[in-house]
Amino acid sequence: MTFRLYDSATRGVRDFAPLEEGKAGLYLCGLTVQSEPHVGHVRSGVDFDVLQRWLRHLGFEVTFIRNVTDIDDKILAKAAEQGRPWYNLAYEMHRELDRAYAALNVAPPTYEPAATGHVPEMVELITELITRGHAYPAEDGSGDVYFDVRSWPSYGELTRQGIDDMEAATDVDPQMLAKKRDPRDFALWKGWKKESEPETAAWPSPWGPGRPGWHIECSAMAGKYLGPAFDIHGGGVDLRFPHHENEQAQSRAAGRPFASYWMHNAWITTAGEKMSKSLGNSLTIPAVLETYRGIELRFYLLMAHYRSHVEFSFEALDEAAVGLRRIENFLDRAAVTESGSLSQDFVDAMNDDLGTPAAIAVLYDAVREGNRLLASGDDASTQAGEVLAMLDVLGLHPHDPAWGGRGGDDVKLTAAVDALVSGLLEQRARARADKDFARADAIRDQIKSAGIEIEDTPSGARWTL
RNA sequence: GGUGGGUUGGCCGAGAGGCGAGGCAACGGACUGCAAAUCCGUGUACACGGGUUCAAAUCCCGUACCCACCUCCA
Repeated sequence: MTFRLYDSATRGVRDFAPLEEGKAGLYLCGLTVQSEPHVGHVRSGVDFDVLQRWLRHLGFEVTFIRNVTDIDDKILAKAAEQGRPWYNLAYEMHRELDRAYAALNVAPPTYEPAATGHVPEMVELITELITRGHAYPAEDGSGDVYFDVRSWPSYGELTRQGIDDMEAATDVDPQMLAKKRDPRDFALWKGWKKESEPETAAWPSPWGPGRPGWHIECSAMAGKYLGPAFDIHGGGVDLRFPHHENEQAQSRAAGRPFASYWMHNAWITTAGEKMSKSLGNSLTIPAVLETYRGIELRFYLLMAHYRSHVEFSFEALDEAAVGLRRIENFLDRAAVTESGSLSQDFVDAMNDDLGTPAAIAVLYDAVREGNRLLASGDDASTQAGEVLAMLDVLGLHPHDPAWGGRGGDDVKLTAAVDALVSGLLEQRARARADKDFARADAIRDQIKSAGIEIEDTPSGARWTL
């Protein structure tokens, strides 16, 4: 079976056929760096990371571009609120996002372009659109440039919407409406508003100083780094319209074929609500990582298929953490560090539109089989190697340096604790040999009160945090 | 109004015409001095009402409820 991917443009699973044999070009709409990233924000990053890893595993040479939107209305508004320069806010939040991705073992993309660094490319694209008659500068001298939706007959093709079926744009600002030929026309370029916007947020252009509209950056950057046509474009479902629809319209109207496949991940909600609206801070990545390890959060996210809506709950995250621990325990006991090969079932699951839940089921099967062998004193290195290989593809390899030691533990600290605990374990072993179980249990309780679990195995006691 | 998605056992979560994904929890058993860990066993779940079929959680029709997008949103 070859790799099959659900394409939201055609609303069906299709065999992945790259434009160029052996190569895959990916573009993911990254975040607008305006606040600390929360669990929902990070899902597209994790899902695309898995996609990227899987394509590499399949032998593709992957070029993965994930942008950062570092200038927009919200950033400007928030920075003004906080009384600091917008670029300072954007840069700080960008670093915060980098930390979040790193904590979840989301590998850096091939390149992470920022909107502000690509104004010339956007100006070039807008100029091309004006030349072709698909865009026009507003006549009021504001310096705004709009995409002419009516001039592009296939506008709406990505989301299967007819222009006239769309709800009338609720642009409350009648001034804004007056500038547009059609209410659905969207801004490619926003003229600088001297009275309310800092000069630092304006770049020179043929239409006067201003800043880019939201959609144009992705078209410009995807074009620059992946070429006029590329393989997969992704983002959250909410981006399908208007963002992706507009990206596609403006790119195609400029003569660029654009993406072959559209991949959209579903939402993560809390209490049935979008995360942005509810509990803005408790689900922020730094906050979650105070209680959970990054590997646990990542595992939790991958237990659901990327196209399935997830109702976030700490109970479910706890369950995932417990399940993951079982896998890690097996690996510890099998004492194997070499990755083996992937089973066909796992490969099939991943090839079927990145079926991570099915893939994880295969993984658990291997763990159970391995444990069974271990229990009967047999060698389980084949299973352990298989498990490691599977975890590796999912970005969950426990020994990955990304987790900082063993899944987040500190190596030196582990050694120190080991030295202390093993002394106590010796005393306990002696007590047990003397059948002084009261004393043996007292030692165990003492160790346990420090948060360390003891388990007796045929080869002696071992401890885990 | 338009477009798309959803409703699966105590919980999480796959599947998408026949053979009970998987995980967590629970209960029983094995192992253990007792535990822990591990293994074995135990569940007749697919919103509701019709229909198609030898066979439907999966297809069709209808109903209910939920959600997303159409405005900044991962």
